[in-house]
Amino acid sequence: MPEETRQYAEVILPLPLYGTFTYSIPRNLTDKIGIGYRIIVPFGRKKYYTAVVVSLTPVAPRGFEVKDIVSVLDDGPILRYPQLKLWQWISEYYLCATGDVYKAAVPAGLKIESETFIELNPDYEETVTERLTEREAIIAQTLDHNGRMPLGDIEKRTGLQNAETLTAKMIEKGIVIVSEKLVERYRSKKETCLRLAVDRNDDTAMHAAFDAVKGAPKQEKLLIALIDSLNKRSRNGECDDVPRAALLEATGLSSAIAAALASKGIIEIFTREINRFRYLGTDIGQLPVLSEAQNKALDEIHNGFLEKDIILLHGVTSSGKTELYIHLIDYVLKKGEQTLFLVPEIALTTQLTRRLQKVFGNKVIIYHSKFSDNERVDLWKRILHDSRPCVILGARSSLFLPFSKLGLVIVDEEHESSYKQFDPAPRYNARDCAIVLASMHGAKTLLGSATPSIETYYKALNGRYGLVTLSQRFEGVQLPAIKIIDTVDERRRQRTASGPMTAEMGRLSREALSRGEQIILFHNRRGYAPVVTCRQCAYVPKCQNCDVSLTYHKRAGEMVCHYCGATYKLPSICPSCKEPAIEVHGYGTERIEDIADSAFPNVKIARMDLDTTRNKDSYENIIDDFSKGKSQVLVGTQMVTKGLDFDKVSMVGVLNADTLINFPDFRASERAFNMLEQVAGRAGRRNTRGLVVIQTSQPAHPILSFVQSHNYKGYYEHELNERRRYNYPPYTRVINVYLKHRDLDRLIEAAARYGDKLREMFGNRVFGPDEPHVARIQSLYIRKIMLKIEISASMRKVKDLLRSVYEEFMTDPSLRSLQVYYDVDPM
DNA sequence: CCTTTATCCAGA
DNA sequence: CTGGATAAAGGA
Repeated sequence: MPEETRQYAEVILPLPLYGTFTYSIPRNLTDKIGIGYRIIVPFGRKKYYTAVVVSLTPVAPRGFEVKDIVSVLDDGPILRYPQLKLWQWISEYYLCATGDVYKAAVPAGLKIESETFIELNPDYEETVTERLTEREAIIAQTLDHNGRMPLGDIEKRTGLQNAETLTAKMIEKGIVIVSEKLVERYRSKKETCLRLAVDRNDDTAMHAAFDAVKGAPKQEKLLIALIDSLNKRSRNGECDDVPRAALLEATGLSSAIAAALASKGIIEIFTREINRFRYLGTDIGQLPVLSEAQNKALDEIHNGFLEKDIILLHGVTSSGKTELYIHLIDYVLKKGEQTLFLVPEIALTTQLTRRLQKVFGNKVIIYHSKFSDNERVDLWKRILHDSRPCVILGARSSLFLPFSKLGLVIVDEEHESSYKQFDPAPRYNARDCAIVLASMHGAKTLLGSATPSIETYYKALNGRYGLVTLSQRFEGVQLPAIKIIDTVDERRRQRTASGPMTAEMGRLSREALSRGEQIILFHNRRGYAPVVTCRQCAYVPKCQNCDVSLTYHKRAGEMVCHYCGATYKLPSICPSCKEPAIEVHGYGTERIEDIADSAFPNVKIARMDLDTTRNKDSYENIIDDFSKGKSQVLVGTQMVTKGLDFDKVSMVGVLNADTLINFPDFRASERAFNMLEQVAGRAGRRNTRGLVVIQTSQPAHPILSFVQSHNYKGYYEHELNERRRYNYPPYTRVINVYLKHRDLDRLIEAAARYGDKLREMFGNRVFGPDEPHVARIQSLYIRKIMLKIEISASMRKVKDLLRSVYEEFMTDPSLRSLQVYYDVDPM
């Protein structure tokens, strides 16, 4: 492209704004910029952001004043084809801004933002007429002490409330001055290395060097060690220097010795940026040996990929899907291509990492949100610059990594709802995006599940996807027996108020434990007690911002809103009737843990839920301890149900299946079936037949009988019928419209109008507006409108219409401060 | 009447 | 998302 034609750059900003923005390229930067580069641009009155260039154009835009690009951050694109195309697709399909996708896709460390700094104005002098107030003086003093500091830190440092507004005043008066400074949050990791300053092959120079260290035995020792290690490296074709720390440790010498050698001009000490990305091991092992059934399935997959790009692998739990994945990954690696291996939960990466590493060594790369920002940046760079074949194991966000030669995408547990992002936009389903990503790369997609989602199975049966079934359990492991306990009946018979665990479940647990086996207790509620109430007046404390009652967390000693995370003190007297009659009811995992602790003496209980897995390695620790037998009972939320393999678990208890079954939306049965089947998959490994004990007050619920007989097909037929009858996916596509407003009356009116407008276009495909289960979150009232669009309809047209409705409403001044967003294919 | 707080709007 | 502008609600 001739230089004079690239004068303007279209960019995406990391903000929830639709469309791209145009900046002019200063002459000195024209040959330093390109598509996929990060640049710093001013946006708004003060701020600077890291934008990504999507196109270059010679055409000057009109209608606004174009600003200049401040700087170019990269000397090469940080994205690879077709990443931008994928962002575009996601923003169109899920009806969100490309800026939202950009924000989710790129690690924060690669997005520098400006921060406001303030400092004392040296020219300001206090006059008699204008004296500093007491609080202003405090701020002035702090600034005097610390020099230039971030505006946000003032409040923390001085302890004054409203420090920000106070400083704003001081800016006006000219006491302090402001500046915007770019804050790079990414810190590269540096390593100090040593190399020879003389040529190793030059004998006379080497002799001179050894002469120089004569009489200094330690220096001589280090020099020899360095030369040794360099020789070893050059044989392996590695670089011609050695990390200082490693060499010093190996020789037991101090850095002063290295410094002495350097001052004699024999070696050089220098620092180099290194990648934080850690290689996890190098020993490469054998591929697992497949059973006859697995071999057959593998052949079917290979053959299937000749015709279809997407295959569903329906394999019952413990049928050895992972071994198949490993063979496929190996095949793809040998072709010199990359594999993306998606899992729904970070917890799953722990166990899979080890299995993959045993075979692929350092070709295994892990990526998920528990990695620090710096680590994520390093990993991004590694994948960007190193296109050697590898397998990337990660949660949904790893979809956005800069793959170069993607050959295969594996989506394990494809039915999992955690593949769908719900809260901040983009509200994407990583499973569906993975399929699109793969097709953009010309790669294949393998969806794996023991309980495929209705949509996926439907597509597989209709030939859209290939279907490979693995129905034989590995090494003849039997499917677990399912025992259903009717809690109502039990309670009647026991006559005493029993806890969350029926006597029967307690007995079976003790039996298993006494045989030296482990048990898992699954309960889908975290915290200690989900209900707090006053015995006198039935008062229930609620979150101030959400329409939600609070859950008592005993360990933290507070009540928590599970929607916004706000915490409150547990009142000792009722705020309503002033009686000391506050009680907690119901059971969460914390309380189950306590109950298990007293019910099973001399047994160690572990708990895995959101609250115990806040740190990066906490998953690993809990899972590790449990699989090593350091704990015998694992209490947990749905986290414990997903694909974890423990050899000694013989029994799984589901304390309350009612909460799974009675969810008021069209996916409730599907979720319940999946979850119970998954739970069942945890019980019973190689030699013992497992037992799953399910407590419920509705033992006759149809889902339970399908679970009891492990009848996926039966469940599928049953569920598909329901979906057909009520016009739900896979027969339609669901799009939810969420409307939020601070003012309830305004919201109701706006939602009604929005509904009417949609009905004009989509007629009886529109349902609502309705009040969602939680009708207010974070001080915003919420209404929901549901659209069910026939699968045959043109999605492009539908989305265009939805966009136009959105735009019309957003520009209507009578609907100001109404928030609207779409949730496409909700889970 | 001035100060604090809420709400709206544009941004290239 | 963020800052600046503007309007509306509190306060001496």
